[in-house]
Amino acid sequence: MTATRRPERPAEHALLGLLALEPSHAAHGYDLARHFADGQPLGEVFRLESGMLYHHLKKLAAAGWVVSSTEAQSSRPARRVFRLSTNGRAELDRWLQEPVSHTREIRLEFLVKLYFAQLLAPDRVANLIAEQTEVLRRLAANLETQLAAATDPFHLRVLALRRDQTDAALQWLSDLS
Amino acid sequence: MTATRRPERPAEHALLGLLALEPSHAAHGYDLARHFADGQPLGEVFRLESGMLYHHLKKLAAAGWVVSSTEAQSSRPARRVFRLSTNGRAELDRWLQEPVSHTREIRLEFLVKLYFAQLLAPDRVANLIAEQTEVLRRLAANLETQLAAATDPFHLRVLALRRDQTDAALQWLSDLS
DNA sequence: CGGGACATGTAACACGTTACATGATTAG
DNA sequence: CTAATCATGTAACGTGTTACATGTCCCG
Repeated sequence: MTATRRPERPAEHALLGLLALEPSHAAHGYDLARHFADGQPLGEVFRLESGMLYHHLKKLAAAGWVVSSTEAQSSRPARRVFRLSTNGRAELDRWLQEPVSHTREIRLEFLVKLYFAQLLAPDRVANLIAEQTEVLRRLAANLETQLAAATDPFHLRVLALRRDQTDAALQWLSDLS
Repeated sequence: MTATRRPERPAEHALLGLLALEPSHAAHGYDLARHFADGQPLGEVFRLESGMLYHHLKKLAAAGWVVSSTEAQSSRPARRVFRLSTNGRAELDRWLQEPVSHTREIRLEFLVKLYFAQLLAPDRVANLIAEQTEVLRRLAANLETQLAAATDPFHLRVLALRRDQTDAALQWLSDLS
C-alpha cells in the first residue's frame, strides 16, 4: 500500500468537470483537449498535452468515474466516448467543496475548483470561498507563531515570504465575493 | 537535441553552493544530505532525499562541475569525495547573479540563491535583489496590461491573483534591504 | 494535391517520492 | 544487544514534457 502522491495539476478533476458541463455528460478526448488550448479559460491556468490527457482518462475509467465506449466507424479510426458516471459526479462534487491545504495550491487547483464551482454549483461558491479563507487564515496564524519563535535571519525571511504570499491570497479571496 | 526541462528544485546549484561553503570545497554525499534535514536552513526550503542527491551528484560530475574520487577504506564501504571544480565554481557564481524569471520561482529557487549569495558573495546581494526586483516589476506591469485588456470574469480573477502574488513578492523583496 | 483539422495514442526522457538493500561502526 | 548513525546506492512507481506515429477527412 504505497501512499499515492498528490498530482501537481488538477487534471483529472478538470476532466470530470468538463464532462459535467457537457449537456450529454460525455465527450471525446479530442474535444476535451481543446479546453486546454491557448485562448480557453482553463488554458490560462494550465496546459494538458494529449498524451497526458488520454493517460488521465484511462485512470478515470479504471476508477469508475468515467465510462468509455468505442464508436466504431466505417473507414475511420474508432472514436472513444467518455461519459461521466454517477460515482464520477459524486467525486467531482466532493472535490468542488473541499478547500486546498496549501497556499501554493491556490494558483492552480483552487482556481480550477472556482471555475467549475461557478459553472456547476454557483450556490456553493460562497461556501467554498469561506472555507478556503478559513484554511488560509489558519496557515497565516501558524506562520506568525513560527515567525515569533524563529531567530535565524534566513529562516525569518523564508517564513515572512510565506506569510506575505498567504496574506496576498487571502486579500484576493476577499475580493472574490 | 531535446530541450532540457528546468528542474522544479534548485538541487544541483544548492549542492555546488554547499561544496563552496566547505573550507576544502569537498564533501561526502552523506555530509551534503544532512543540510536538507528538518532543522537546517535549506531543509526549511526544500527536501532532498538521498536517492536524488546521489543522482544529482552524478550529473554534476558528468557536467564537469564536481570531481569525484573514491576513498578506499579497509573493512568499510568505500566513501566518495566530491570536490567543486573551477568550472563548477564559475557556474555557481553565474547562477548566483541571475534573477529568476517567474514569480512562482521566488519561493524555492530565489530563496536558495539568496541563502548562498549572502554567505558566499555578500557584496553582490544588493545587486541580485535589485535585478530580481526589476524582473518582477516587469512581470507586474505586464499583468496590469493584460488585466486592462481582459474581459472574461474568470480570466480577470486569474490575472489578479498573479498580480497580487507578484506584488507581495515585490514588497517582501523591498523589505530585504 | 497539399496542408490543416480530426482522433488516439506511443516512446523516450526527465524529475520526484517511497521503500528497500547492504554492511560497518558506535552509543546507550 | 539493539538502535542509531554512517555511507552509497537501486527499484518501483508516478507525474510531466516533447516528439512522433498513424490514418482520415475536408478545404482551397
